Amino acid sequence: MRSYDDACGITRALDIVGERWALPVVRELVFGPRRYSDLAAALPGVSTNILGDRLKHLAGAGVVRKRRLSPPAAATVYELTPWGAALEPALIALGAWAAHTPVDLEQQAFSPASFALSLKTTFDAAAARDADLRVQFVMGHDEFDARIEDATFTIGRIHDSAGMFDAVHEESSRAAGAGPTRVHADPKTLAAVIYGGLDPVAAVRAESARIEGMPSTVASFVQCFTLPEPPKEGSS
Amino acid sequence: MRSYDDACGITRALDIVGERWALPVVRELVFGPRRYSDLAAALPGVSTNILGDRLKHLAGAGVVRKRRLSPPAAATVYELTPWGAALEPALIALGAWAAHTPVDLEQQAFSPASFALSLKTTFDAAAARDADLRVQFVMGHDEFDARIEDATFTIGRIHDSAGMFDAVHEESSRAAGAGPTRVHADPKTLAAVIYGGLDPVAAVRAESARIEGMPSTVASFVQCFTLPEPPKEGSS
DNA sequence: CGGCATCCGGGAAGATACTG
DNA sequence: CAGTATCTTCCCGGATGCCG
Repeated sequence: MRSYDDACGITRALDIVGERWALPVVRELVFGPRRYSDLAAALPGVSTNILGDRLKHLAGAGVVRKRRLSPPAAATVYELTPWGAALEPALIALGAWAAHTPVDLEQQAFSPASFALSLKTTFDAAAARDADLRVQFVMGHDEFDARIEDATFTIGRIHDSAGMFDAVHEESSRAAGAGPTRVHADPKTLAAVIYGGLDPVAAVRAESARIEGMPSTVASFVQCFTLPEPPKEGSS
Repeated sequence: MRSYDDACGITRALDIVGERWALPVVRELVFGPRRYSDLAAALPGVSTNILGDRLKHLAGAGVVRKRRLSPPAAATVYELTPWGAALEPALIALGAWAAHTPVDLEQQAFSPASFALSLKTTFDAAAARDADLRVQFVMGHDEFDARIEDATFTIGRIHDSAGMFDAVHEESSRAAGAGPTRVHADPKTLAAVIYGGLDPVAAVRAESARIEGMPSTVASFVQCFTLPEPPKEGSS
């Protein structure tokens, strides 16, 4: 294993998570355990051997942990250890730094976890000062619950294993007008709505999104996220 | 140039600074411009072609800028652009994350910039609540000025080009008892003092350090920096 | 089908030597 | 001092195959 052999904290961090695909894998695990095939699907560029290598190395370093779920759902999942989860501020900082670099949503990948993390990096507490909102995002099989409250933002994955009861429960709640507003769309469409100024109602008309609940809630939600200013090229 | 082809901010950041040695180079530039040979000396593990490649790529990406100094000091230096300087929070976050990983000061490199950055990541505002201190660190030709004031910490490189006047000025000030306390030692010794509990006075006796000014100031300074707790291996 | 291990080509990283 | 050129090594990436 190649090391920087440097006592600096940054290089020691890079010795562990500096290999190619290591941090993208961590990104996919930030919101909870994922199966091998989930990771492969969310990271279409990584080949299977590299994914296996990274998971093995990260597990050996104590960043990631492999866990076998109990019998009913006999799957093996990977999850962050507490120390691995502590990488989130570094991920946020890196994401915020690159916020203004060019994006090609047509050709590039964009996973649900990437979208959820991007909300964390672009949340504008000032713009959300008086907001009290709850929106759920449904991206294929990935569901996230986002809340804006007291000028703070939280988002988490909705646990869908054995979720039949929940689904029925939520469905009936919404029918009664009590459930959260839910937006069904793929991550790229959601990014276009939040960051590209795409009108959510227009996205619904184009059938690239579906909204259960109040579109006005979605519109208010969008206002709470702003991309940072690109740096002007003055002197250092 | 190899890309993750992912619209996520993290992967876009890694497309730019994810290559090997890119972030260590940025680390060395955080406190101001450095010459090619300065970088090579501070990063003993990097070979000259890689260093050249990285500087070229980082310059092309707008992270780093190459500048030729005016005639008297006819040197070419590399410096961070404003956008490159904005990487500092990410560096701090990474360094903080790796703070508890094992270190071998005997065999590993440790540059003056690494030491200065480590102070930024381990500053304990609570411990420094009532402190008002100024200490200068002299590590070979690298000099840093550190201040603790109003529970905030600042550190910067002391510009030594054409610094003869300053040197004389500061020397006479200290003779009058007005100059800041200065600690002469190499970065590893300073790390042992700050993080390893090495008594500064003992270091002076062992002739691995020299203190101009008040040793008690150094002792107070040390108290303002603490390593974070290692994470306990509980559940995620 | 999920979870890898294996094989191999291309390309980045590393060491060294050399030049303006 | 500030790099470039060359060569070697090893990691990455893609395809394929194995195995529960």
